[in-house]
Amino acid sequence: MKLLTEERQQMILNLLKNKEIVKINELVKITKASESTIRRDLNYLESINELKRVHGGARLLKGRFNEPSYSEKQVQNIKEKTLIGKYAASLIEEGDCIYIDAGTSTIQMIDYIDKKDIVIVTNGLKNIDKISEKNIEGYILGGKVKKKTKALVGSEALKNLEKYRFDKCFMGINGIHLEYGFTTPDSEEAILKQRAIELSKNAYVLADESKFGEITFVNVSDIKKATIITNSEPENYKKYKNKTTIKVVT
Amino acid sequence: MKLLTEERQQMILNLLKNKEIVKINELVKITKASESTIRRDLNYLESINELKRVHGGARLLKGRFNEPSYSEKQVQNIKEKTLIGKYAASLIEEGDCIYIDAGTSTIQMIDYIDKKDIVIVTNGLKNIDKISEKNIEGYILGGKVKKKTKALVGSEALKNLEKYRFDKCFMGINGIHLEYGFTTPDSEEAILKQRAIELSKNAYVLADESKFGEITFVNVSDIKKATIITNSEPENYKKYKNKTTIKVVT
DNA sequence: ATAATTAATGAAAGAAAATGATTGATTTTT
DNA sequence: AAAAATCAATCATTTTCTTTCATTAATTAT
Repeated sequence: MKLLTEERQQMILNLLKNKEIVKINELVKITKASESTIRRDLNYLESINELKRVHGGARLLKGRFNEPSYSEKQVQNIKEKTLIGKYAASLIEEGDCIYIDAGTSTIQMIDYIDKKDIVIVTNGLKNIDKISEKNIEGYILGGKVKKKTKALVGSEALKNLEKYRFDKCFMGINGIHLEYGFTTPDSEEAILKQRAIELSKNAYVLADESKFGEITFVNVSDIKKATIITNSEPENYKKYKNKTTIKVVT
Repeated sequence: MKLLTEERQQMILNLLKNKEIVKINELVKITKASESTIRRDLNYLESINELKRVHGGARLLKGRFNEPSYSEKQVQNIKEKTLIGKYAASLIEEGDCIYIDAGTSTIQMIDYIDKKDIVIVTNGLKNIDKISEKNIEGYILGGKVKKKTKALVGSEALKNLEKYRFDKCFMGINGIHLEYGFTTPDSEEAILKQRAIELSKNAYVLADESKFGEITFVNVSDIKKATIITNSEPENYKKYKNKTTIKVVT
């Protein structure tokens, strides 16, 4: 499908709104237009005061309402989560089929996804908003909606999950423990997480440092089943390293 | 079936309302008119300020590069929609299992639901927010998320829908016509609407007066399959009354 | 009803716009 | 200073646009 000029420019602006700054290369990949065309678009959009041209790409105009939304602001450890999210997003490759778990850690990564030809499945209603804003093909599991977290849980969602197979999944978790593995407080969520990990070729758990050593109610899986992405070396780093793959981003 | 000039132009506008931007090629395919004719239509529609011509197609007027957000769109005909929504909500009885279609008409009714012991299934992501805010047990269909309307469409959603049976369903619609029945511009949405109506003991279509006499792209069902709830007597009121149940709330 | 008139349509040709590739200049990084 | 990346400018190609004209459909007058 070929995009209309206007569509492409709209897309660039949407992307910019999410990312603050975009590189020309990214835009070329995402829009599948040539470099020349993207340059022309950026120059035009700058001329009508919709963005600021910078070497290698473009930036959002300052003073535009680009403050993070309420819900994002309320997230704790936002810096760490952003860092983790950026790295997680970089793991995604063109053509991938991805599962992104509901949660405050995982939602951060969506902003930093720069691939276009991917499919994302999620159980988080909050996630799907961001996903579709980015013009990525998004699927949501069906079933009962858990009021507090705006996530899908339970058998209905589980059944829906079964239809998919993933290249990668990115999970949030409440506790990580050498012996007790990944744990979460809600058993209905736990089953879903467990199954998503099983259905993925590669599983990643996004967890800031505060999650290490914690044990919550229900076991999701052993820590060796997923790569842990975190922001600083936890206590017993070496022991974790022996048992599983753990990536520290700084 | 050959279309009248005016019908074709109305169709273009309806399509545009849902898609934000349309390509000439698409319009040629859909309307089966020639490129020349479509061009003429677009030029005319632009001249009467109904759309903005862009290279390769046309775009909704609205703010140039500021997307009309969902909440803004919601404001159209709000008084009528509120009135209709209030009445629709009053039809719900304790213990009911309800389907509420995605859309700006149907979402209004959620505010006015005063029963608690009910279950609501919907394909609208926006709907589910309101539903869970009200502490009502909410289910959402799974599947592909349509970017523009934040609604679930397609075969996946259809399969999910099949699991349920409803006491009542409340549907939005784009066109109501004595002969062409209920119509909507998106064929993937149409199938879903169609099936939801079939799965319900009682079906209601929520439509303000502007929908009468309109024909959009895809047929959903005959008008006798659902009770129409509207805010004022349409032209040919008696003819409608002969063919179906129609409730006018004032 | 039939003929004359007007409006709507589709096809085609040349003009205009958008695009992608290339080249050499400029900027940034090493 | 050299290498790499980004840039503006240019040109050939593709796509879309405007204009024109012949044909068909609808309307009006006879």
